[in-house]
Amino acid sequence: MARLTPDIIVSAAIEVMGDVGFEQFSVRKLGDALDADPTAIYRHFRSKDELLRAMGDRSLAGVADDLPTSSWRECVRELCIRIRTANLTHPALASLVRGAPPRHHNELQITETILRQLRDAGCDAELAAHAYHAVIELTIGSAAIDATMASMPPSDRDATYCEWRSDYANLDSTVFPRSVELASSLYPGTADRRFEFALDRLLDGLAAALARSSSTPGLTGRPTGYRQ
Amino acid sequence: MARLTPDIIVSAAIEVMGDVGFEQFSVRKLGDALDADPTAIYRHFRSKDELLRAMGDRSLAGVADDLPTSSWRECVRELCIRIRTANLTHPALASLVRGAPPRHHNELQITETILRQLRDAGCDAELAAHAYHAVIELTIGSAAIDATMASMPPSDRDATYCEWRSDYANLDSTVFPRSVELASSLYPGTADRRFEFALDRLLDGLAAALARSSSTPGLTGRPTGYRQ
DNA sequence: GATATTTGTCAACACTGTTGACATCTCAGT
DNA sequence: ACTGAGATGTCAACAGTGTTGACAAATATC
Repeated sequence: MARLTPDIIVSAAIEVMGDVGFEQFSVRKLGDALDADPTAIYRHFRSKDELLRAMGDRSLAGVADDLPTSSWRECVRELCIRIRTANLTHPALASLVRGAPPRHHNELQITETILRQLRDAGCDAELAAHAYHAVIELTIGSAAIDATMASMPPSDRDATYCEWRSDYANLDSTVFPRSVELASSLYPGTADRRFEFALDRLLDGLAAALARSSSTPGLTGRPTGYRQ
Repeated sequence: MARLTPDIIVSAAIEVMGDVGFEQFSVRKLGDALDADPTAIYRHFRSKDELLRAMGDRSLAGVADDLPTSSWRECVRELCIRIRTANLTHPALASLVRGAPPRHHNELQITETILRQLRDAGCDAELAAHAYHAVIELTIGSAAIDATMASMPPSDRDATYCEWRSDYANLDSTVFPRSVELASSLYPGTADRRFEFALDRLLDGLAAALARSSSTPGLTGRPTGYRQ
């Protein structure tokens, strides 16, 4: 009779998920890995979904530690990149792309960090909330999209990208001229770099909005004096 | 013996999916709706995955028609909003958030449209490709995140948002001061508006990058002369 | 040490996607 | 119009899934 705890289960679950992949991950396989009856897991988690959420939060451990303090941009940027990395190393989190808000500790820590940075930078409540949602949606969404690719070995991945490019190149160039023309430029660099580009442009836009709102309060948002 | 075609199957599948939701959608239920044996579907689609992709593409029909011609920004913006709407009305597409590139007709049309707009606006190949990936990742990702919420009736949805806000408000304010402070501002307006804000800020950033690259070619990207 | 609660085990239910064998239908070639 | 061939619908079955309820063993509480 093996003694189980949520922590032990989550650790084993993450390992199993790493071995067999998200699609093949099942409660029964987890039971085997734990040398316990699969249904014992239901004494610690109400459902597989709840377990997945816990796995997701676990993989975010430490993601908000020791962030750069130079500027809100650098801090938020680094945090988003770390969230993405965590998501991609542990594809469990891909399943976190289900409309639920952060409830677990690490998730809450992320929210708190971003909101604090934005507020301290001078965002009013409305802009801070909007900006928070914006960076999170891009980060989580991008990670979800890239998760399947990230879970394959680098060689396969490059081969797949290559294949996709040649698919585009072989399209009918009278119907899809730009796609054909730009085929070799698509899926440029690594997925990480593409994400960083998108994130940087979004942060550019947010910084501009912040600058606008603090110079002409009331136009883009409410005044920045926010002492309560 | 009912006569099936891919079109008929996809139509019925979208209806069934609308009724029972993504999670509960199954080949057997689709068979019932078609008054045919469930396995007959496998004569027209290699797998359930392939069917889901086809459903996704179907729901994107017409999404690239009659777009505004005033500017590349307006065009791309409107297109992204339509993609999102299509995604949310037919949550089938939420499943499209699997690392595969566009292959179906409507998907290709979207890629072509965005690339054309960016190229015509003066983006070089590299910037166009990056910008394309950026807006698509935000759009698809955001839709995937909001899909579950969008699939519930508006009253439930508002109730859920309200509940989330009060969850934040009830956090320990010594540990999560900003989250508590901003609780009432979180999940502001509709999810659509939040997306539009994020998209607009990203487009701001992309427009700035484009302006930079055309004034000082070679810094952000290659020169803009791209006749072949 | 007896009692109550938690936790692991087992069998089972109601599903799922998918396959192979068989039957039936549609249609081209004569 | 007949025939053979290929496409398509049907059926039974496989291997797997998440989850539940009844029972037993372990642990904690008094």
